[in-house]
Amino acid sequence: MSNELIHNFLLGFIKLHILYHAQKEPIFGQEFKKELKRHGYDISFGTLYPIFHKLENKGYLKSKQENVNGKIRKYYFITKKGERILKQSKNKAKELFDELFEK
Amino acid sequence: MSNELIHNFLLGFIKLHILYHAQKEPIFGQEFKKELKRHGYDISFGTLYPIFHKLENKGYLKSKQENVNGKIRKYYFITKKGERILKQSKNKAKELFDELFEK
DNA sequence: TATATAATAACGGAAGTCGATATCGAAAGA
DNA sequence: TCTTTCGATATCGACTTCCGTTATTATATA
Repeated sequence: MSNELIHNFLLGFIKLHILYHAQKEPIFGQEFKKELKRHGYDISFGTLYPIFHKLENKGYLKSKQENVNGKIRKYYFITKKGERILKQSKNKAKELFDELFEK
Repeated sequence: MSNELIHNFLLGFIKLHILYHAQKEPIFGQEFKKELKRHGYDISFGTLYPIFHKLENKGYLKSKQENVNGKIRKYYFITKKGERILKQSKNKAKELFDELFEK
């Protein structure tokens, strides 16, 4: 669906996107993947889960298992450290990105 | 210098960034790398040159060798096809990106 | 206990990344 | 005209990332 440049962009951008969503509300794999797909972006579980794990290892996310309708879900929440790095990264990324639109 | 999230972002973003600059004026490897570094972003030649080649193979860039002060430089120019993909990609990327700032 | 389901986790080949090194082509000097 | 130098591009091997696919886990229901 998307072109290769956009897919590349998404892959680099995905960690910020995940932290952003985890800041708004707890997220979990299946739903997050679906949400991306609704917007036309497809990313595999083989890519997505290792990214969750890495963000958790770095201390940017924290997870909590929950039983939802008899199914186990692993919800991810953002941490204070995650909020800091997100804020800092957003601004740096914005500098680069805005150049494209010559703001 | 930059954190890992930003470096990831840059790697996904770099192709758009290259096309954007090549649209404004001809670019070449050494100078482009230096320009990034001035802004605090570091990327190796082993990454950069293959990206130029790939963008040229796809027909988004065209190159022309020039002798500048007795040294050979390979200048890259954007093509019509490159302009099209850049325009299209910019807008898609903007959708994703703006969400971070809730515009 | 068997089956279905929704979710996470792991595997392995392909592609990307990087630091380091090699190569290239023109000019300058002997 | 050989060789050195310099700015630049190209390539290499080790490592890491990406992703389609398959495996695993846990629970509900029959």
